[in-house]
Amino acid sequence: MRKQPVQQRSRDMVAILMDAAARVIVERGFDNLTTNHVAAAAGVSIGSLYQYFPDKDALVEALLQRHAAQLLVVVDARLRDLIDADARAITRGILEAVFDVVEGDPCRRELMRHWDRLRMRSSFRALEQHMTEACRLYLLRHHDRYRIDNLPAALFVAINSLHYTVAHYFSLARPALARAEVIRALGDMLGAYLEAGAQKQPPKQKAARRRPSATKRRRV
Amino acid sequence: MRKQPVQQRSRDMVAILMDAAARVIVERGFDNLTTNHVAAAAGVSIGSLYQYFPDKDALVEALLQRHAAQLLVVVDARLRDLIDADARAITRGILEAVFDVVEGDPCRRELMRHWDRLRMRSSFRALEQHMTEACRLYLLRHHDRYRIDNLPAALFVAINSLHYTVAHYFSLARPALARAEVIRALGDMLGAYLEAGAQKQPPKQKAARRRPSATKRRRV
DNA sequence: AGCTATTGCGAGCAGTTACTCGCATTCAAC
DNA sequence: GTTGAATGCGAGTAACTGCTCGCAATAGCT
Repeated sequence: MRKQPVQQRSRDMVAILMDAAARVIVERGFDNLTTNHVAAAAGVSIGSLYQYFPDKDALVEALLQRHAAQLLVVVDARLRDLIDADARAITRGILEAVFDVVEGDPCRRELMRHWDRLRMRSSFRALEQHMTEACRLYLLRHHDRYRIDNLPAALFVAINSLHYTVAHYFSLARPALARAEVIRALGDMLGAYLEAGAQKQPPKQKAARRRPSATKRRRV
Repeated sequence: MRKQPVQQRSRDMVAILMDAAARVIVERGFDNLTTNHVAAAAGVSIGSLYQYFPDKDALVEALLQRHAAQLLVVVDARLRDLIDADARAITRGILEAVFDVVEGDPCRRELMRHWDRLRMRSSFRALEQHMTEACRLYLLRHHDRYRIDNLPAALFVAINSLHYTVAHYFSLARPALARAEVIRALGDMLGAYLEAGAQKQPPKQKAARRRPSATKRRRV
């Protein structure tokens, strides 16, 4: 923010500009987001835009921060509810929440499509870091259930698989799969992966033979 | 190709231009690949470039096609060798091959980093389609070993998880993980996922009770 | 009303981009 | 050697980009 808005009209201006930016992203795509377009969409001069945002990046960052914050709140709430559920259930629960939030706003949808280009922005980095940390805490909390031999690698693979598969799903104009199918498959995959780690190294019990995970599944 | 090269020097020109394009991609990054840079790097006029490539996209497409073809050959060979291995082994084998090919050429590495932007190009679409099809055939061939209830969803999740996790790994300047760790984790994840499908529904045994949906699962 | 800081304006700049077109050079066939 | 086609050239164009700066309008205060 280049200048602190002190009067009401300038505070309105900031809101108008950010809303216009969101509209431009929806209508013309993130690739065609230009400051001139934003100013025009806002019915405002280009000079006014630069009065409150030092450059284009700052505008994008402000938008991102807003959306990341909303996503974080929802994901965190779901995470608390499901902190003791099994991996399959918690994955599904969080994905449901993410899909709800992202599908609720076409701008978020478009931003999600460009996850790879935005992930290095500070607000998205924070979001991703937060999610990775949450995932790590979940696994450590249930270290008796899931024995991961290489936690960093498992986290890397799991988080990236989730993020990008979902991001790519949103980028599809006419997806061949229903949202529920993707969520179910991702939940199954992560569940199987983490539980398999548990199988390979059962905690001090008699060695499980073929299907020990069935008895352990606790469903919320 | 705007004009068919009939003389030797024009055939050389095409090769020089493509090599120069690869060099520009390596030195300045895919984002800064411009036709002017390519012509300059080739020590050739910009007009000559447009004599053989109708536009910038055609040049990029030509490069992509070359690299995709090389990748395809290697992956296919590895696939044939491992067609009867288990999911974990075949995943690892193919990933090893992909890493070898991509790491062998910095240009391929840079292209891989921008997988998301290139995936919609025809040559990469063909590559991805081919891999998906290979994966489908593998699962159908071993349908007695792996019972996947929703094959399209499983393929979508598996392929995207692989592609993007690997692509993202390549985009890291200083990866915190060794290549072998990522390959191992991805192999474990896919192996566990596919084998879990088999476990949940052992062929012609007494039906499992939990999860009534198990009876509905069909779909090869 | 008068005054000052805040806010708003938009033509235009400097830089980049993909791409063109008229002309010069080279090749190959005769 | 002449000729016509193939090849090569690069200054230049048009469109777009992010962004500036001098000036006008307005708000809030006395």
